[in-house]
Amino acid sequence: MAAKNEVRWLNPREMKAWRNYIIASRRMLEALDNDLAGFELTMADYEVLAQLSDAPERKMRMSELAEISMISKSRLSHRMKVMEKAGWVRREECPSDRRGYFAVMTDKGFKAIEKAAPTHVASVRNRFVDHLTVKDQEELSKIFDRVQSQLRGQFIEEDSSKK
Amino acid sequence: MAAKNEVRWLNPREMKAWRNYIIASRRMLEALDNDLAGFELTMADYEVLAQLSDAPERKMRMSELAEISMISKSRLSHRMKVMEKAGWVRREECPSDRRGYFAVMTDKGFKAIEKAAPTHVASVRNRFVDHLTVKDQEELSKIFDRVQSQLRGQFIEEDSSKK
DNA sequence: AGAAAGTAATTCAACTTTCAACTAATTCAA
DNA sequence: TTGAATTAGTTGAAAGTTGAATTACTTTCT
Repeated sequence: MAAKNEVRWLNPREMKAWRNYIIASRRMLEALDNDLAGFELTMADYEVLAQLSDAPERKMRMSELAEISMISKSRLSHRMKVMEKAGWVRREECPSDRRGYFAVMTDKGFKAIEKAAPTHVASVRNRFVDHLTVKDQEELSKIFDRVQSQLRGQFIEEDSSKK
Repeated sequence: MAAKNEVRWLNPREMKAWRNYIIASRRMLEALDNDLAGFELTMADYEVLAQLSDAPERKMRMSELAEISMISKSRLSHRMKVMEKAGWVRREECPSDRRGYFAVMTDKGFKAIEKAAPTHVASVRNRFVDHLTVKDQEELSKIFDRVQSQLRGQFIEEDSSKK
């Protein structure tokens, strides 16, 4: 069948939404990273420490920490080495599964993130949240809920009708 | 003065908007990169090539290309070396300013991006744009316009009232 | 004109991230 | 119960990124 595999290019409105979103996002993330730089932290490291500080006993299995921080296990391993050197975390063997380790936040690590948190929150407000009305907030939540939930499904190129 | 420099933590609604946005965005970008991987392209390289293909004569000064692609000059230099090896671009001296170079897209490069573009657009629709109503699109454009325009101003930690 | 300042682009060194391979422990299944 | 498959986590090398230093021009100023 001659199924038309025409490309549905973005119309101007769609293009504007997409590019405004993508460009502003990148610039904002950059700004947030800059705002954190004074604490020797990147957003990724901040996220790891924040997750860890929320865990019971500020302690979490490596895999789980990697998972909820949305970084690879390998990357977490490497970062942990750095943060361990900084004295922010340490590793602890898991008694019930001897392959496993806990990432444990030290007091020094907790103090470090406690110190960075107010600035970071202020920065998130400044750069983003405070520009949103309540309605915007609700709308964004809905939109990105939708985006995320549809993300699981693998995308498969639609033009299997070549020729 | 004892100006209370209390931290305005995010309330649950704000937190939800922020995290939904940031998490869905990261996952979506990851998916978009995966969708491009079959063409040996990352989003960043795609952006560079797309910008170049839109330029008059598919040719642009290095600095300008770096600027509009939102990557550093240094990074562009490195990527250009890789893309040059792939035969997608070449460098050309600028006759009027002998410090300068043009990045020029080759026919092969043009074909490469022409081939990737339909999939990429489909992917952007699939992962994002098609989940937005027209109203969503307009709302997003407005929000991120606002976000971006307020970004220029340097963020300065608000608690200069220490002691 | 000639020195100083500025600009375009690349390179270097340090650092980060990814990818694939690896070790070691655990689970599963016959 | 043993051995195949899976899982937890690390490692090392390669690739990518960054920012400062460098090179080679151009502009500006006097």
